Amino acid sequence: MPNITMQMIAEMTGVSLKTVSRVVNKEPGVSTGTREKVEAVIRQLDYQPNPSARGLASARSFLIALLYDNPSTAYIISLQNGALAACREHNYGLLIDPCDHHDDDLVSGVKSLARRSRVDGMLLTPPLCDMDELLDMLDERGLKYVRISPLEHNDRSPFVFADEFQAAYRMTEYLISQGHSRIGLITGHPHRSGTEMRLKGYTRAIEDASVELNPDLIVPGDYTFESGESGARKLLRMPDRPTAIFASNDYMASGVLKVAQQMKLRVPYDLSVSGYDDAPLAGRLWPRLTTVRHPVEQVCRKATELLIRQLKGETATFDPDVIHSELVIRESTGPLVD
Amino acid sequence: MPNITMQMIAEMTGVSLKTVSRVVNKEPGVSTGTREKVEAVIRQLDYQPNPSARGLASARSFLIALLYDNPSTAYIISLQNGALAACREHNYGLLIDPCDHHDDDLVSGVKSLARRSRVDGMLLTPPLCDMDELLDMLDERGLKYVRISPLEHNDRSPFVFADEFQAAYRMTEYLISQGHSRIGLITGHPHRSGTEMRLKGYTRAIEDASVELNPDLIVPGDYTFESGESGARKLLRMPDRPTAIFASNDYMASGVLKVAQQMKLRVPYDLSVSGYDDAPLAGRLWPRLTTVRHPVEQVCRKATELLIRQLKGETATFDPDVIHSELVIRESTGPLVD
DNA sequence: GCCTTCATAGACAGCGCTGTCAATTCGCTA
DNA sequence: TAGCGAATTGACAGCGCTGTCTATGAAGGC
Repeated sequence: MPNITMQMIAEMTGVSLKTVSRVVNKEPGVSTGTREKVEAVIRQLDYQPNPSARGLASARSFLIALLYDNPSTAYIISLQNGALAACREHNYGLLIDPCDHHDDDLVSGVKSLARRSRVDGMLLTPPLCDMDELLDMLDERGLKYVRISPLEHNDRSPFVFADEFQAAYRMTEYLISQGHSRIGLITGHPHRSGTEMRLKGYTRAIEDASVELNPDLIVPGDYTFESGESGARKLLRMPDRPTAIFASNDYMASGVLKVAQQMKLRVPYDLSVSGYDDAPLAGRLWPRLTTVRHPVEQVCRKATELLIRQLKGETATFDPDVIHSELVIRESTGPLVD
Repeated sequence: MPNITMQMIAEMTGVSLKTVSRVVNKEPGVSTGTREKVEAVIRQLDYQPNPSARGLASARSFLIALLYDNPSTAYIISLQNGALAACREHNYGLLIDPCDHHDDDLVSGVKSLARRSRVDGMLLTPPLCDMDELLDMLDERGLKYVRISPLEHNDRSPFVFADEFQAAYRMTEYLISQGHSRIGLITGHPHRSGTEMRLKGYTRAIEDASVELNPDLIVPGDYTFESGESGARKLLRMPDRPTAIFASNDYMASGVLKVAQQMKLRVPYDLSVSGYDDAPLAGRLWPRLTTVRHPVEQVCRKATELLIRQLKGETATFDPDVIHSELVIRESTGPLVD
């Protein structure tokens, strides 16, 4: 069984090769009658165009690359699923590429990937999306890319992000509504996107509620379990210890839970704990974590759609889509009891 | 800056296009002198062959697909990393494809993926690697594939797996060496590979140690956190409860930990708990889990290498590589205390 | 010294599609 | 009814590479 080619479709339909090509690519300039006739034969034979031939003739690969450098497997999988959903819809292939942003050869490595695989565009995730040298190289090579949750929301190139400020604001607001006024915050890694927005959401909510903003209640973390532990120790050893701790991600929150357990504090009676991200872990801990569902998948999907739209030459709507997050209230938080 | 082509290399070197092609593809029949001359120019210009043109001319895509259907993100990432390592080395591209093995259209979905993307081969992971209809379709289409940890170690097609029997045997042996004789086992999902090997490793170790094999101590699980919980409850409510529980994976083990905590059992003093897989979670729980480091990444890497070797027409060594696992002893297990 | 043999190199014809541009047809208008 | 622009359609030349087959030259046998 030889593979089906456009030529075969053309012969069967009685039109030219080029017309079939037009139908397949949904190009304008084909009459409705012809289009339907061709489409019928295509469906009947289940014809699929040959990507190599398409790529060779059109100097495109219909491939995009997803670059990431992140220790969280759940985060990566969410990214991938979002990108894949968009790719499938638009018939693009997705190449994944784990990087190491500490690697001195990162830029040349990505460059070589681009040259080897001939991808049409790239999706850059944190922290790669904030590396200027990398962006410079891509610009220079004329490679299209979309940044996901970059630190700087500048207009150097399109990007997509989630409303982490608002989400952190609402989480803090919720804790306040539960009667808490001494709310500790363990911040995220200083150079990661999100960290600042989450911090700002917290401080703004505190201020808006006219609760006293005590800087001692804000302790630094770096998104690791261990930093959650040490942050919790610092906070819980304070003479006037907080009654709630908002950790900037779920790993740190689970570190808080561990320390609380060791200190015989009952969660949520003695201490409310909330996280951020809604990592799979969050629902498996005991008690289950109150957290923010970070819509990573949707963000990446939007980003991919934006990239593909650009590749197709459609006017890039330079309106950075903001994706909304959702509070997930579980058993690790509760009302203040005296 | 136009792209560099073989033609350009040929002109610069003063040889024919075909000779450059031979050098690039490491084909024989080129004298050392010519080869070096061509290679020098290739390096100098940093020439990269055009995959589309290669693919079109040779009717290959140099792409392989990794199919998976598994809820564990850490597992998937390990698979991907293993496959990527091998792909990078051999200059293949990797397309990932999450599937749903409950989907009635799975086979046609994969078929359509194969036709659309023109991948040269596929990597099948559990449980997809055990779906006969899927294998039938691939055989029919002449698509090469390698199975990863299949249930049946038959010779229908190449496969790679880890020595889970031996690993479970050694874990059980270790628990016995710590003085435990009433060792509960929570088994894995009945239709998953590994489950049976882990069970057999346990029973054989018990028998070999001349400990009485009590069938009541073997309770069914399905690799979920919840099944770990219910399994633990069943075991720990027995009048003569086990002093150690070996859960067939880390999620279930963490369920056991939760129940132990709720029942005020101190781990490992009152109860030793061990898991399997060495999932990231295992090192983050408290106490940290004793477990088996399941070499998923190496297994997938081997599988990918095997697949690529087949695609290159090298005689497929039909020697299913067995990858060895390692015990990771942490704080969740300890000697029996009276 | 002539012919065979092998190792090396090149010529050439596509692979299946798209971009360009020319040809044809159609629907109207005057 | 001829004439004109717009809408359709098709012819053709590659895209950059590989497979096949042929040409060349050197080495070796008689």
